[in-house]
Amino acid sequence: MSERRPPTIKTVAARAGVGRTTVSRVLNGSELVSSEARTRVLEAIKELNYVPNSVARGLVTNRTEAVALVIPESESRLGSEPFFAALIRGVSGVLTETRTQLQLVLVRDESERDQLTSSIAARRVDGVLLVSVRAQERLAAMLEEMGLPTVLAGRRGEDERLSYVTSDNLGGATEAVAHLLRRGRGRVATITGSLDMDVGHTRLAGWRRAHEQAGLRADESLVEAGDFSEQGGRRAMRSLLERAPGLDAVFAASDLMAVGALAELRRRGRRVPDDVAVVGFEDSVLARHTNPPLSTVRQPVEEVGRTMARILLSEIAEADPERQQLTLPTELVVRDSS
Amino acid sequence: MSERRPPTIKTVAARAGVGRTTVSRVLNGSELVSSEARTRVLEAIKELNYVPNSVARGLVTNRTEAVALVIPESESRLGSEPFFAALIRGVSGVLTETRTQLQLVLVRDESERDQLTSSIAARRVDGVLLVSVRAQERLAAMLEEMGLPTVLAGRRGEDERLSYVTSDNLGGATEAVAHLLRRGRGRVATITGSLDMDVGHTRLAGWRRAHEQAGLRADESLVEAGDFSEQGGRRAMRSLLERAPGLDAVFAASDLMAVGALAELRRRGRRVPDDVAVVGFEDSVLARHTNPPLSTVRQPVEEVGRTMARILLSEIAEADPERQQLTLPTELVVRDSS
DNA sequence: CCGCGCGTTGGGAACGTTCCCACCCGGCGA
DNA sequence: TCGCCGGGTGGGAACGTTCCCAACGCGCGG
Repeated sequence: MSERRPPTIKTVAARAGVGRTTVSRVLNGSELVSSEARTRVLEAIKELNYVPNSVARGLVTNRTEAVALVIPESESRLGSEPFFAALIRGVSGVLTETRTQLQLVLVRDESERDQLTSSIAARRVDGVLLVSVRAQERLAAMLEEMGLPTVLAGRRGEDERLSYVTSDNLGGATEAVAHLLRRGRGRVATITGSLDMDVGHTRLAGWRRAHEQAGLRADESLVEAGDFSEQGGRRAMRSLLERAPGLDAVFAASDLMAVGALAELRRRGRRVPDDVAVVGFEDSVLARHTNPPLSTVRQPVEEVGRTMARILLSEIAEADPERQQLTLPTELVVRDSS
Repeated sequence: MSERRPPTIKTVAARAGVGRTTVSRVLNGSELVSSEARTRVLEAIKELNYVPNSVARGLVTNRTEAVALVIPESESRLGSEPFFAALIRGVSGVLTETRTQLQLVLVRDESERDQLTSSIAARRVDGVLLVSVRAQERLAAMLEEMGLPTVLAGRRGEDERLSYVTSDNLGGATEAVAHLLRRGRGRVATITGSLDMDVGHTRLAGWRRAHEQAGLRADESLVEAGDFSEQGGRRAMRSLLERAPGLDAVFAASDLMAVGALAELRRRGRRVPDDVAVVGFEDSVLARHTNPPLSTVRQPVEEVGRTMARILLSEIAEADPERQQLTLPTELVVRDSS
């Protein structure tokens, strides 16, 4: 049994007694082929177990039928994995419907980012999904310049020009803080995310806006910068407690930071929610399993992924697509920590 | 500014005043080119910002420089996401070193599996990584038959013929149960994983072996089948408590099931670890955040991913590779639940 | 009865690369 | 001086597909 080469379109054509072109037409669903020829071709395809070589096809169509999902690994390492898992699930679901491949790219550092650049230039993908971009993301700028279809999860800033999908960070944060204020908490602190990311910024803006809407003056000394990590949450909680021992609630811009905050509060003997109420953001699996279970803002992560994929596909399909920028609603989930 | 086509090897050749072949030789690091020609070519490449079209290259080399990582979504939905995240991280790390692309494939059901089949037949990838295979996994059988390089995470059974990497499920489970027995627990129950998967089977075997090694007879009525899910763990715990109210320890074949078991124990007013000790398997993020923190068996998941990738790459590179089957060591992590 | 048009068909060229092979040229040994 | 050898080079073919265009046959109207 020697190494058999897989059948090509020529083999099929010969078998069906037609020309290459006719087979190609059948494959691509053209109308211009007699039903007789069509059935003969389909038979031959089945008999030979023929599958068109997508690489060869890609060469002439200049399409790869693949998109890249780029995730900075620094983020995924921070343990917000459930976020990425849900996002991937959403993206993947939509892509498989259209038989588009998903190329997953974890970038660890600058050198890998450059490599990605050349991989994109090598026409390996038809479009790019970019996650958790910082304000000055070189890659996004480059994609924009190249004119390669691109959709961001989140935006670089308020004046974003690329297409993006984000959850309602402003609304969600506002609701969370308003909820704390409504429950009679008078000194609501906040632990922010990285402030060089729009999410970080916007959730902080929500904290401010909730105060404003309640007719209160937000006390800026109750703001402590975090970095979305558990460790960062713990550290931030510590300095908040030192600086403002009288605080009676904390809004953390991520569940993970809330977990860190909970740990620190417990260490200091503050009871949650009796002494200090805590609300997170994301509704990751973690939130259900903390002690006490964490109140948090649920993001429609999977839906964000689905939407991103749909937008990207349409940008790839259309000649001159217009940018789409969507904000999906969040939902406050009240558990026992507030 | 009209739509500019990217430069091809011909453009570069013309610019450098050499033939296509010489450029190709420089690109592929051939020795047979004068240093003078080489520098001229490299200059031209830089000036034109040329990147070889990988699709065209793939057509003639019959290589795509990409591998697929196939994950059954039913599993990932079960919340063992951290597992997949770590695995992906490991795989990705090794792949980027060799500039190999990672194609992520989430299969939800049989139809998507068939689609995957044809995508593989369409020569889109050079090899496949397959995660959490059931005993009779059609896909694995198909890959084996096609002769496409394949590496499994875990094995289908003890007589696996494909290459695989797995963590030491037998050793880890044995150690966990031995630890419980050593602490004087006399009636150690176990909640198994899905028994149509080798992991499920083998961890149960570890439970038996620990008893054996301690010179005890394992009481088979203390075995309850689970399915790796939290819900399954809860249900299993319930029937165990009804059937054997005197049990004083539980070894769950996954952290998630352990979490379910903890919830059920709490509901019934059993104290952990005072009344009943609990040990899980996996050391996911969850384990650190349960109440009380969960003792568990740590798997070197990221290392499993790295190893899988390395084996796959070598199988792709070599003409007639021999199968590699590796078992990586686990480690018992004792926290407060035991 | 001829020509036109339309539905159908298939061959040639092109996509951008690699590989095979033939060629060129200079040096060196006979 | 001639032939041979070997390093360096480049053109042609091939990879498997799609698209363009020419051609075919048939029916129908003039």
